[in-house]
Amino acid sequence: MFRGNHPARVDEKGRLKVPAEFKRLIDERYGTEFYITSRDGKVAEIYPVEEWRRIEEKLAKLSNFNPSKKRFLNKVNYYGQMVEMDAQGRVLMPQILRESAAIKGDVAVYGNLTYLEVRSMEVSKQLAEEQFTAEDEKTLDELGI
Amino acid sequence: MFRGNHPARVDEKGRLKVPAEFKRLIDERYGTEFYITSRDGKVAEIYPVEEWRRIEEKLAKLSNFNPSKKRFLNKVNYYGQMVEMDAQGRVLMPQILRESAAIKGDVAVYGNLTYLEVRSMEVSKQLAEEQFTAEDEKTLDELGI
DNA sequence: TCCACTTTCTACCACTTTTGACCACATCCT
DNA sequence: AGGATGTGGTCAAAAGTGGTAGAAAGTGGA
Repeated sequence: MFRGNHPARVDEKGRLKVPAEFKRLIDERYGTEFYITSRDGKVAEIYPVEEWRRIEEKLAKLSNFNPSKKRFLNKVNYYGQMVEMDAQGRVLMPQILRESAAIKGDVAVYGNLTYLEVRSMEVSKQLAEEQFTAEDEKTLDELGI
Repeated sequence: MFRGNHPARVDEKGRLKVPAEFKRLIDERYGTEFYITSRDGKVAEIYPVEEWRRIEEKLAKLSNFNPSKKRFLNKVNYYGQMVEMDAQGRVLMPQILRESAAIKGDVAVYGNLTYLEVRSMEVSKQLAEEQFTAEDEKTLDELGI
């Protein structure tokens, strides 16, 4: 399971070095193929193909006429691309995502259990600074967290 | 169960020596892997992975679109990092937390039953000086504490 | 339609920097 | 005095970076 936040850099060529902490798990559990996409254009998501397939299987349960499925695919296919990780542990971030999510230079790579997220430093910090509402505290309290 | 408050030091390299009192329990009950994070950026929390997983399981009950869950994960993932304890009982505190929670030099390590907390001396003192509210007294009273 | 040329990609090599595992010593406490 | 605890420092291995050469893709002209 991927956890936590590790800094990384995207070089001139748009290659993201996957932090060693995450690379270790990838080497032992997954291959070198990834599907990189986004559901909002602000944050890039990197899925080991195996994990993305699970999502596809769930989607397959919905009709092709289902408007929610259509809209989801419209977004995800817009940003999405298959990529190969090289021997040094780098993946080429899709051009379109580098622009829309401002993925360049220093970035934060988040472990979201089954997949990775890439956020620009600004977005990362900004989202972390949002304060909990009374509602949030109630919800989390009820769960016993 | 971890209890009480033991002083410790964080060295130049950012390594925290886990007080022997807590180390003993860790050796007999847990492994060497920890998830270090924070829910407010002011106080570091050190969870044996096993304990952190319990929290993840509770969170799994909420939808991924739940705003409270999102805010919680944005914070917790922002500060979080997996770490290994070395043979001398030291863990490397995540850079981002050392800065935001002023974790360096002398610190206080609190045992919070299932996990440890690390506070700068100032924060430690400050939080202990806060007065109980009427609301607090009511809650505790109802529990019979 | 096919070939020649140009441009872009990508796989991989070689080097630099950082990390963390481990050794050895210092200090405390009984 | 001797075990347990805490501290500092080292150095080899791991992580990270930049660059290049050969392959593939793209382009245009005959």
